[in-house]
Amino acid sequence: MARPRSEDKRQAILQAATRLFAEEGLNAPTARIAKAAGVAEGTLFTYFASKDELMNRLYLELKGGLRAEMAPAPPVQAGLREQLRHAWHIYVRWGAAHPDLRQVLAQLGLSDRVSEATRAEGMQAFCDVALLLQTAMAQGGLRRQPPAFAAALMGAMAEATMDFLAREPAQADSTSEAGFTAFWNALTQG
Amino acid sequence: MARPRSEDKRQAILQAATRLFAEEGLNAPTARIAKAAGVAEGTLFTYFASKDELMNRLYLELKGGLRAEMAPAPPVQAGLREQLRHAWHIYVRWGAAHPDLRQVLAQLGLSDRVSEATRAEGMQAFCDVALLLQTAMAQGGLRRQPPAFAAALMGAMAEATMDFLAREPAQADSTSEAGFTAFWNALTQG
Amino acid sequence: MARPRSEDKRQAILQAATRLFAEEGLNAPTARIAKAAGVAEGTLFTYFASKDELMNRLYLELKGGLRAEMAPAPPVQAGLREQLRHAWHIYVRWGAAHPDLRQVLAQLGLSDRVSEATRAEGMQAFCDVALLLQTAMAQGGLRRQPPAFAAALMGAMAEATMDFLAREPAQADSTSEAGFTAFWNALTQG
Amino acid sequence: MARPRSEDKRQAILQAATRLFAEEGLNAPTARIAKAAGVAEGTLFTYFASKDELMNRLYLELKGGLRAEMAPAPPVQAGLREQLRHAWHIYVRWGAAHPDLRQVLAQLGLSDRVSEATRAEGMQAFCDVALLLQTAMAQGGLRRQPPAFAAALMGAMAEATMDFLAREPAQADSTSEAGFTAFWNALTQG
DNA sequence: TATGAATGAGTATTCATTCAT
DNA sequence: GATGAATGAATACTCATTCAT
Repeated sequence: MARPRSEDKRQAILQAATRLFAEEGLNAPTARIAKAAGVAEGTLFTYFASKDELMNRLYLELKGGLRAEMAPAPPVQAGLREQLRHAWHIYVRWGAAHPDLRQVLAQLGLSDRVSEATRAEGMQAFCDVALLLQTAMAQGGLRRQPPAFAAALMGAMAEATMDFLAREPAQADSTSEAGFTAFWNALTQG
Repeated sequence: MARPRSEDKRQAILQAATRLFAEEGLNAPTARIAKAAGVAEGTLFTYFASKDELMNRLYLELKGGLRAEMAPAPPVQAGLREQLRHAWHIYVRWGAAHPDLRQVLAQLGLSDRVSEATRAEGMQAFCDVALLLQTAMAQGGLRRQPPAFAAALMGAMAEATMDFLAREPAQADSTSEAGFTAFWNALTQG
Repeated sequence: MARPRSEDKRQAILQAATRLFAEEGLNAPTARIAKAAGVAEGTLFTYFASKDELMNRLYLELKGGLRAEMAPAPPVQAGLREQLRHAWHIYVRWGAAHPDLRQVLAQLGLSDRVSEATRAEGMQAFCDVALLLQTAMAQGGLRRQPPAFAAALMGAMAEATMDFLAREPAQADSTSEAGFTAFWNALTQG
Repeated sequence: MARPRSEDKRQAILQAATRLFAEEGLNAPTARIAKAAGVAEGTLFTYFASKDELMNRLYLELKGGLRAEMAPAPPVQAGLREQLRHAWHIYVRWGAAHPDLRQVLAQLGLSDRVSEATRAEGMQAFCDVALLLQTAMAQGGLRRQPPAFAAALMGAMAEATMDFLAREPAQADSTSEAGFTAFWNALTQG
């Protein structure tokens, strides 16, 4: 029954793509990605029909990885603030721990080669966080804005925070905390 | 090469670059930029030594344009909040009015073809705003963070706000105001 | 490799090749041919050692199919003209009825991937017609030309006739007849 | 004013294409064509926007060359048969003298990469011959067929004749004459 | 200075064929 | 025998930059 398609190789290609996209940008040639993954040029295209598909899959893979980190949510009784704080710190720590993944995810997010559908699918994984945000913003100055606004602010502020973490890793925890406080205030203050 | 003759042509190239970068991304070919500017392919390179230089110059040009909009600052006696509010609204309105410029500026800001030096130079123009921010954050939860953190937050939050303005232009003013309130709270609340 | 197992599969591959060559030209990939035949990519190569061999076999298969149509020859006493007329109409009708086979046969006939040997073998099947031609041309203006010349003329004129049949199928019979008359005149007139 | 586009290079590319198409078929790579023409790979594309355009232009160029040979038509008073005979011999001799051009023209004529428009344009050059054919067929067995039928027959029969010329060049004149007689009989006999 | 033809390295993708399963 | 994953050479076309005019 012929060799089955190897999940190992698929992962190797995705990892190689991540590394090369981080190092050289999204223009990194598929030939080099394949080589870095230890497969032949043509093999890449048995796993991903085109470079675009590779990019879309990688986007989902990275989003999924981040999502997985968030899996062990805090006890529900922890209160709204605590739950959001938990999500924030995981997000920020993930970005600090994996600057390459973060960078590639950001690049992919901006590229028009990642489809609307892929973005939507990537978003879905975070609907529980979206729900928390919606509740939290209900009383503050943002109460008249669409829920997605809060999500956008959270993303933007967390990214800005990570940029600073990167520069001074020593004070990672306090910076992340400061960022969250700012975000919480933005979200909930009148 | 001495200063090129015609400032008009230089501007035409920069404008054509802006349009094409907006329409096709930073990969837009220099040949098409030149054509759109009404000059010959080779002429572009008498005004800008390379595509990279064109991109760096364009970055500064766009930042400068935004800066110019902010020029007529409000009376100093207006108070800190009012002055920042003024800057915020101008920034957000500029982005809403010129989505193409905003998009190109964002793309350039992320490209590694725009040098650190260029970025720094672009930042300088906004040192007065930076000063306001520094004062405003001195009392809030961000007081221990570097001043650039506040600037980064402002940029990130304003961009997120503009994204929403773009979707529902009817409520531009209230959305912008909500964004500013969120930002001010982030900046100044304990 | 001994004789491959399944004659069914061999035929399926030949038919799939015919269809795909007709639809996409001789560049149709073997992978797609295999898929259309309902076998695996590699299986194709257990039935035909290479794409070239597939093409050569298909050429003979198609020629053979045409030959088979001509099998029930008219009674010998029918006279020379009538016998040739019979062959002509069968040929032309076959082309009209199977435009895809005709097209593929023509493409293969022009391709240098079909060997001289294959062509010769394909020709042999029509030696009885060749004999008729030889007799018919013995008295006309072509009497000094090699017999193959008459065969070439017949093929060329019949093909041209079929092209016209294709455009106006309503008058198929009269067009075919006109073509034959022209051919007969070419062959036998002084 | 920069170097002007060089007609020499254009011709060199067309000739190189002719040679390589004759030697290797229409799949001959553009890179090799360029090299054979003595220009850089990319240069080919400043003269022809794509391989398809190169093929279409070459088709017209070859048709035009053949047409040019026919230019010095015989005196009109020569009579119908003589005029057609003149055209026939020029055509056949051209094919015999330039087997490569003939082969390439035939390949291009069959390729679907040569557009309908190009074919039509190529046909136009021969409208005077078409007129002769129309007159000649008016009385014979083909009188009810469309004029293009006669043209198709002429083309097909001339091509078949050239194939035989190629094999026995010694009797070129008599073979060509025999071919014409056959054609004339096909066209005009009842 | 302005022009645009010339260059050739660089890129995504295809495909006949092989071979491990 | 049958399968289909693996291979890597091959291909049309692009583009920043140079330089002859």
